[in-house]
Amino acid sequence: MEAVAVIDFETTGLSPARGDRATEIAAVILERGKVVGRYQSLMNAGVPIPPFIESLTGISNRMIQDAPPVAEVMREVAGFVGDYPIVAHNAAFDSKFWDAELAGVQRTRTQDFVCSLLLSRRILPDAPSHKLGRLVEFAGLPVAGRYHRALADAEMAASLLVYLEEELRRRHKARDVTVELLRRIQRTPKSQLAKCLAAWKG
DNA sequence: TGCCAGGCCCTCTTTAGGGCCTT
Repeated sequence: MEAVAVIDFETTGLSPARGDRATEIAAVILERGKVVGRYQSLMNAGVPIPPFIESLTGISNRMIQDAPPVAEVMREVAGFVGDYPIVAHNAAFDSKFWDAELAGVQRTRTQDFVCSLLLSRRILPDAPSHKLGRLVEFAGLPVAGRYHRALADAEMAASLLVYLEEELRRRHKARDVTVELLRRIQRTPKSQLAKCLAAWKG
């Protein structure tokens, strides 16, 4: 598979449209099944973190006070990610924050997201849950650090993507797993997937 | 302790409702 950037945001809540902001981002570059580059930073958007989120992520308001401004971090991480296809676990969430925070520095993304949640629902239908942590456990992947911290979650999502790629080869006999194949899989209804995979086998 | 938002996906569906996921 071509090189991709796997990203993960920690935020103050679920919705940038309701005023929630990013508090941390990580991006790892995945190339030939290996992580070859890492970026991680807390960021200060000037919005308080609710107590529930502090306890969920371990990222406190005090930590954010000492962090660099959100604009500085977003310019850096956008440069780091460049034009690589972006992968995230539940990309609908991360893409909302990616777009909203990039807009704050007058930038727009040019690439589409690939979603490891949608892929795992299709490729690992027998997993008891498709939460990132439960998938890591199900697949026997290494726990990269504390869940709900951006770098650990990005590293585990990257491991999961490699595992999904291997499963496509093992279970579905796919020879050439490309980002385009992953995009096709994630937009194919589950009921039609087996038939489509047979037709797409490279 | 996530109700919030929103997209996906299943079903007791499609003129809808509710669970799953992300923080």
